[in-house]
Amino acid sequence: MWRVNTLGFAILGLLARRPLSGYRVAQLMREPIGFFWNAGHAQIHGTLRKLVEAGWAEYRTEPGPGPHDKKLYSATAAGRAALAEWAASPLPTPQPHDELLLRVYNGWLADPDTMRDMLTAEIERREASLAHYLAVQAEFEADGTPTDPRSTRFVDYATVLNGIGSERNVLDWLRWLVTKLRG
Amino acid sequence: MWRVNTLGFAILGLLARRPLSGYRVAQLMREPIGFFWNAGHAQIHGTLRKLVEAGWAEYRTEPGPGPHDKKLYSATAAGRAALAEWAASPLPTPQPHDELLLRVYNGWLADPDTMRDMLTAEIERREASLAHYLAVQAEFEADGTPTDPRSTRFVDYATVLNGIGSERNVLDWLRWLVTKLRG
DNA sequence: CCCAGCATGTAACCAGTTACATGATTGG
DNA sequence: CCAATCATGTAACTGGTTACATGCTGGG
Repeated sequence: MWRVNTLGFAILGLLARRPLSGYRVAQLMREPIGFFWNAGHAQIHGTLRKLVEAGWAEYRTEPGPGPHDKKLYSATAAGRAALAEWAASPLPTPQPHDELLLRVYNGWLADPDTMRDMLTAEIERREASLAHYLAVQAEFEADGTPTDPRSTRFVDYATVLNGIGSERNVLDWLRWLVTKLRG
Repeated sequence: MWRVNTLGFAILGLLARRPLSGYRVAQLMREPIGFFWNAGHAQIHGTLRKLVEAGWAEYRTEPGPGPHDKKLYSATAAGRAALAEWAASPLPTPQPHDELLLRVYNGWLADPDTMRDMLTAEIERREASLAHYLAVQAEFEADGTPTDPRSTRFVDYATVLNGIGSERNVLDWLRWLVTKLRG
């Protein structure tokens, strides 16, 4: 039988909240959880099929639109139990792939002006992303700061706070770097 | 001809500093640059072969030990030029894969005590990593804080500062999360 | 004598990306 | 009428991991 991988759990985590079509899963993989996990629709459809085979998800068919039937997936009780266990199990040692740091590591060879332009563009990208997270945080807090760690509201809020912290942190570092590049 | 991928540039970045065997490249992919890029030896040997085919690296053969000759790789002038250009070129939008955040996102389903244990273990791992970065930083600053952005010392120092900042940032967040889980 | 470190390579597999293929509905 | 959105799927490929395979040297 198939060994469920991290993407399987990422998808199952969405299905555990509400039933979704594969198309909607792909959308959510861009917008809310895409900030920390990410996949294309081709990979998602295959993984959904495997989740059903494993008995962790099920679907009911609805007609159209288009040449294929729409499939509304949801997590089974077994799927939820497996997800709950996985969420709290020990983390494997991460295998980082940070292209920004790799660029900086090799930046001693590059033209400082071009390098500074690249970093400035990155600062702008991340400022926009920070502004977005701050808006989401404000929305949460307007409805009362979440406190119950067993609610989806709380974990959503926690991931937003993480985003705010890490964007602020890289922004500080990038701004420091840019000043060093200006001689 | 082969389109050089990010791993190719990661390896080339090591070869641009000093000639290395494939084995040594694999070692460095664990210890210093493994903190932001990472690959196994099987992938490295194949990529080295492709870099040579592309004219961006070359090697001279030295005997043994073992059944194969040792190959000492170094970056060619063309390789260095390509690397310098790549380092300052615009970054593609990153596709994050952060398993810690995925665990937290699904943590509302899990037992808070088990969840807290997992996060505590993560705090310990990252405290050790932070202590290591701080020791490296102290060593750098003992020899005089690097300032020239066109030196390898400066870029090495910059990546260490990034490590310190991001570890401190997640540690703050993890400690906040753990207190919320203690209700 | 055994183990750790040095050293390179292949094969099979799993994960992820890109391109191709199809087609209804809704709003401008 | 056209474009965007909803909707699912396959095929070919590239990237990355795990397991297998070999064998020397030096230290305990």
